[in-house]
Amino acid sequence: MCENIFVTFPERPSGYDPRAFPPVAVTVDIAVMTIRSDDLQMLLIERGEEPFRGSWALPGGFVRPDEDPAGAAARELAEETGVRPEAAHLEQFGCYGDPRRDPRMRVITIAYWAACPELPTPLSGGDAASADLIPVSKLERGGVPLAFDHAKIVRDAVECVRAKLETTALAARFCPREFTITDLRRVYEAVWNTTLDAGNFQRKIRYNSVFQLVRPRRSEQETPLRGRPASLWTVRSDVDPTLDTPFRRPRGTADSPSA
Amino acid sequence: MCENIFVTFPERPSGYDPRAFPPVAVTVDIAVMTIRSDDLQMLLIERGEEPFRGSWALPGGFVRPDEDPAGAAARELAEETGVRPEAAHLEQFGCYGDPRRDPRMRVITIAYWAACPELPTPLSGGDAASADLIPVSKLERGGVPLAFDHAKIVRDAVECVRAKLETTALAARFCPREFTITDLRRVYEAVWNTTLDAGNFQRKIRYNSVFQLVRPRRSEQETPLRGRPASLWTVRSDVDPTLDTPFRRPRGTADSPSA
DNA sequence: CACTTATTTGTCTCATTGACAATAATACGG
DNA sequence: CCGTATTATTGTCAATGAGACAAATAAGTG
Repeated sequence: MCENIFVTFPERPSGYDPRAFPPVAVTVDIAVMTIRSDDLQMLLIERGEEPFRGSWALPGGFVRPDEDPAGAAARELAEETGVRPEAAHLEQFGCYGDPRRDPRMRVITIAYWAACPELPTPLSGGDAASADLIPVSKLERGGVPLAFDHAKIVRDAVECVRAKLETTALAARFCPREFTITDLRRVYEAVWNTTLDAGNFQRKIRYNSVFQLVRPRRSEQETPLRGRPASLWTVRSDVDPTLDTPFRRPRGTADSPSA
Repeated sequence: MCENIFVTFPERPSGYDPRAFPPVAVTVDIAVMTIRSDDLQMLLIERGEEPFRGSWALPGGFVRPDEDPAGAAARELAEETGVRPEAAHLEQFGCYGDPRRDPRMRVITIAYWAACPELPTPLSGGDAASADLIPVSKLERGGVPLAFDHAKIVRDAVECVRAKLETTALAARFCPREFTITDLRRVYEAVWNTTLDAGNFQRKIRYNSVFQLVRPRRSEQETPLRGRPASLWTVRSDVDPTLDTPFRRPRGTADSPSA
């Protein structure tokens, strides 16, 4: 933000000339993920027009002139899924700006991922484009043509969620407000595409994790189809609502010298 | 990227009209960090002009019309520090786009952090702005006025590096090609502002970590000032050069059913 | 009441960690 | 050459957490 301005653009600070800036569109794209039939799935939209007609793309849209990107993402999420912003975890994870990523013009897109517990089943009605939930495993197999650079964005989003699950209580954001330990385990199993020992998982989550689960006051136990009914839990109300708790690092500070 | 276009902008795909897009500047800002006197320090530039004259800001600059953001970051890093792009680890960690973050006009900035082993001591000469390395501890204490929203960007960058040290071999990117285990430990101690037991650290790094250290062929041992000389190590040449190795997650796949 | 299913608790072993002690390798000053 | 200071490296031991696996619990069903 210094002398290089001279190189690229002749104008200077308070005299910025809008026309000196080549046209750029700024958009947000959102990788909305949810668990469906024990599978991590992502909301995608089939494009009805060129370019990439027939390919699938992440939902998204323009950042309005008076809007900040997070606000735009929340608005788009609501518009495209009906999910209220506070009902989902929405987090920025990257920015994609290759000059040729959109053949029409320069588009910088800010990418978000969202964890939605209860996503209304895609309403492919309405407009030309049809939305659908696609299993991430299928996307990873490359079985779905993706528009623009969305294949990479999808990969990055999934990796981001997988990593976050490891260190934060994020998994709870894929569950309704009250959930069972088994619900939680299924989230991990779906996102990591693995199986976890139910017993060990229970112990770890309850006594040895970033989760601080408490039994809710009075809960509507759903009668289970079979087997011993599981007890319900919630995250403690005074816990960071984003569940984006920081890492644990070695204790002790440099201020207390060891010598 | 669908019907919302109608709401905000009247133009459509291949007929995009540049003038329909409100002027936006796209920049990169880089949080260049290095270890100096056992302290994590960040390169900042004192602004010589309004707005925020006298405040400190991250080095950065415009993304050129034909450039992708990563390229712009690498170019800026080289221009402002003289560090060749392959000599540093450069990684995007966020995007900041509040409509009022720059009073002059709308500026979207893509933020990178860089780990530099051997940063040429800031060349505050040359132009009006003077560059300097500031200890991160001092920045965290709030002792330095920062321009724009750079206080938040700095916080996020530092948090990002701290987290990455925990799960990747990134610490090695703060060291020269050949380094001692003690060098590596000092990186952790500086970044996390803590002290670590030298013995335990050695064991963990050598036998139980993401680091795959090997002794270099023939090495110029620097004669230590005091004490037993430490042996030199390098990261194995076939290891991911970014040292951005993925997380370890539970083994076993859902494909091998447990039932 | 047996039988089935799923949750929850227990047991055992092993790997990793952290605290702390002991040893090794060097420089330096007599 | 020898002791001392200093730093690197290796060892020891106890505590903790993870994973494999078994047992007990709490339902529903015929």
